[in-house]
Amino acid sequence: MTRRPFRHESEDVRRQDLIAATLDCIADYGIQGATVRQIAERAGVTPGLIRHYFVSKERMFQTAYREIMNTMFETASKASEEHGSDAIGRLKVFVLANFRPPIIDPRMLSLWATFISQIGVDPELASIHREGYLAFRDRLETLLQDVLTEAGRKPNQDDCRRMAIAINGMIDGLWLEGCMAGSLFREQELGDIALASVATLLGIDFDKAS
Amino acid sequence: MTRRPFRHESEDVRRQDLIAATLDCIADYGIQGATVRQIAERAGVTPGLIRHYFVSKERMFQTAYREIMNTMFETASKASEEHGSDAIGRLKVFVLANFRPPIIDPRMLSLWATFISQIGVDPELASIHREGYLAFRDRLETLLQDVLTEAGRKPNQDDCRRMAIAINGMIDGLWLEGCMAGSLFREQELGDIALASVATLLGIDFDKAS
DNA sequence: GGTGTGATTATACACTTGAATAATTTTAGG
DNA sequence: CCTAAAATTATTCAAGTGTATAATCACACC
Repeated sequence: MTRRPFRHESEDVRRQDLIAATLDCIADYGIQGATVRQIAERAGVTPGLIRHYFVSKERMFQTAYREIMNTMFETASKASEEHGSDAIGRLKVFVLANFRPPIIDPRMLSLWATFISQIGVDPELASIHREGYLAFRDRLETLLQDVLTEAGRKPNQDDCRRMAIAINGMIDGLWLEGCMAGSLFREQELGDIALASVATLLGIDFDKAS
Repeated sequence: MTRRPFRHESEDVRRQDLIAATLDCIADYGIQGATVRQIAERAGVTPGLIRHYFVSKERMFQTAYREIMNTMFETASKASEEHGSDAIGRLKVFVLANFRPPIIDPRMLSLWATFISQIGVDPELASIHREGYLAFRDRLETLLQDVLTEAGRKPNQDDCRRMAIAINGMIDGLWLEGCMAGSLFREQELGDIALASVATLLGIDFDKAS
């Protein structure tokens, strides 16, 4: 009876592997299927090791949720930053990024819904969500301000907040449906609808964007 | 050792009780906590009885999800039907109903997210969701058509669909945030934002409603 | 007011769960 | 090369899981 061979890994790599395995398991088998044993197997490791890196399963899930929220925010955020100087173009790219992979993805929805569903059980997840939501909304609000300023309009503080809330809500809702039932919509249809709606809400025209 | 006393109940009542207990457990303890034993205890019944009414836990969950979707749809739908004859008023009431209890409710979000999170595990849940989503959206689309017709505009079929998708998305997204982090918003703020946005998207004025 | 039917309980089973602990292997530093 | 520390595995534990089956109680009907 020989013991399974193994390698020492740096803490960073191991933690990252374990979190990735956690997300894989949740996406594939639901939270019931994301057991310590399943996760360990997926990570190519024995169950005991998990306890060596995370004081509890609960903490590991929190870390995993933070990573998901970060991915979603950063993807859209990076897209807009890389775009260039005109505000209207940045907003356009920011909105559209939410309707393309990796953000639009049944797997993403699965993960997101799982963590949301656990908010009642683990309140820390609510706090993580709020952080991510506000980061996203603040970024959006800034983009809106820039667009309105660029258009020569004087952006009212409160109006911007309300518009950001509404647009953020619409993006979330359309994203949900796109992940869940992409086949109900034509290619790029949700992105187009989102863009057109944002244009109407702001009273702008995205065709002017570069 | 005396046996626990019990009452015979009609099938309808018992099934309803069991579904209610299922939803309670899911909302309070998450899907992991919604065990056959927990649910039975909550319903004041022994675990074995559950198998007498549902061939499996999976089937019971499907039935429970159908009920949730129905409650949400019917609540908003009934509100608009009871309102009266002017289309713009019916739309207003329909939209606002989504931002008041029982639809806005952390418990509702918990349940909804739980079932969504299980879509990957049990595809039947996806079908149930789609049914509920389309029912809601169709109702909304009809209301939009009525409003535009009432306003003397010729409602284009495709435009109505796209507006319904966008508005439905926005309602969903704002509903989500309202359930999750109601404290981030002032009383009625989300309903007001939703209403104002719908007005802008349709180019109408809700102040004209009765 | 018995009595038969089936709703309900009780018990058992085979398995899985998260966690704790002890035993070992790897790896870095002298 | 040795050695010590730390990463990783192996084993164990008590509790909980969904489901199956048999015993029994409640109630409708004659």
